[in-house]
Amino acid sequence: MAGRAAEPHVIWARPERAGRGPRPAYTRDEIAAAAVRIADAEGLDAVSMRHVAAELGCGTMSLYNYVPRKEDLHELMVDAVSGEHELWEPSGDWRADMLRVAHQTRALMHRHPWLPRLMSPVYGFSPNALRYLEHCLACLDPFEASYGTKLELVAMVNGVVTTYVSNELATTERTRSLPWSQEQEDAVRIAYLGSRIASGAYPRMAAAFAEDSGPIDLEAVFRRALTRVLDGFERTGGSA
Amino acid sequence: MAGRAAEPHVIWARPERAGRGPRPAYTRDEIAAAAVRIADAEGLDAVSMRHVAAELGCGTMSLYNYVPRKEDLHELMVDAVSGEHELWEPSGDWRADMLRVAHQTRALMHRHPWLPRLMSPVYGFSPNALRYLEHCLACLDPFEASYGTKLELVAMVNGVVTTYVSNELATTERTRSLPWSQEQEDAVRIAYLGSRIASGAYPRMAAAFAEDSGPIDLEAVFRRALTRVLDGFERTGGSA
DNA sequence: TCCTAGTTACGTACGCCGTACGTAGTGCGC
DNA sequence: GCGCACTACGTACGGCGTACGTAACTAGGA
Repeated sequence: MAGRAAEPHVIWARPERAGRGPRPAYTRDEIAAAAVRIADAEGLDAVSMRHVAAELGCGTMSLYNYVPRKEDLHELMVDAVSGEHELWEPSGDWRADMLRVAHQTRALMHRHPWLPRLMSPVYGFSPNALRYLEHCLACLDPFEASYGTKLELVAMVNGVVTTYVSNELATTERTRSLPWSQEQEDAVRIAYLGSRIASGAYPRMAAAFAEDSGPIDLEAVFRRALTRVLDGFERTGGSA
Repeated sequence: MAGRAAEPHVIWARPERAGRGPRPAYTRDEIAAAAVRIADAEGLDAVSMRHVAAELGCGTMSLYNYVPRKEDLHELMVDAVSGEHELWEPSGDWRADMLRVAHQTRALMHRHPWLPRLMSPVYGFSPNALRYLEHCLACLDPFEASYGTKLELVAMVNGVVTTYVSNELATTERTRSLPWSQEQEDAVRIAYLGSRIASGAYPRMAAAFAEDSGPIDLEAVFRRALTRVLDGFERTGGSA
């Protein structure tokens, strides 16, 4: 029996091929791709060991030869889609590069709506995450600051992207596990909110809703948030 | 059978007492408190319908008279701890007030480490969330900007707090579901990271780790992040 | 005042889940 | 060519959310 579990491990430190027995039928990439396919199509909750095994065409328990725990499967998934990041030659304008990074990550998360839920610093050192991080640091070469500050900047940008995309996707993704439609859900919640606001107990909320500047442009909100964050770093500059 | 499920609803729009039958044995507050107690002590994953019912001292299915779906239980939990926010008379200095709000929320999340995982804009309109939001807007009265911008500011501050506390708690909370200790987990991951960096493939990461400015002060990192975000808003000011 | 309809309480059961364990077959390193 | 570490995978256990059915109860309308 291999490192079936029960003792600490990182999936990346496990060799894919163990030399001794019959050659494994699947690669880690194939397994990750199968899981990603399911998550994209049916949501993260549909990614069960049984389901992924079926997608691969093998018995459920065979999966455990490749992935000691379900969490490791999640780690494979995050790394797999992290590989979709396009890395370019830094332009010399770190602000522009960081904006480009952020927009790319946002697009990635829209392509894989389950990704925000799996975002964790714990997964931040997978192979593709390291490539991505190194690329961000390269983009920040022109930014005069310590590496500590640069890492804080990268963390902040990633955090803002994750937060905003989570919010953008919240109702849609939530509806997946509900027996009614998103429109119904939204309608009910907005009706309740309206009734609370009409109670007069929240005058500023009422004023905010009275402003009513038409439909919200989520991408514009996102862009403004990013701009402000980068402004905050530019002001502090290399200090701290 | 009551609105047992199957059609859209908001838990807050359901009357607690339905007039007709025997008087309910528990209040919503009692149920939320029981769930919160379990989550605090054993983690969010331990909050199952069976477990909460047992904590209350009733049969599992009786819970469904109060809470049509498990998700509604989560909503009750978030609202319950949101009630722990201390609201004060705005000081007139919106930056100071927002910092205070942020530090208080951070403390709240440290007290209830499962909270970041349940943070969702969908839950943002529960009774206590509305009180909190109204208070934030009151603190922002001296901030010259549209309510749209103010709401963006509140969202940003909340987002940053959630992100940073999530990161602070990540390894600790993760260990809860693992059969080994956090120290072992950390050691294994750091060893792997070290080996990757030693490979020379990530020169800037290597340089970043070489800086090694001693143990990280998480609270200081948090404070810096907040300061930068507020700076970003102060610069833009009322524009946009 | 009594009837009844809608409520509460809750046991049982179904179909999922992660995964421990045991067994059989396979092919590399010695 | 032998043995052993590996792969493959069926079975089974304990837990989950929750649909459904039944019995007890009580407030409203007659």
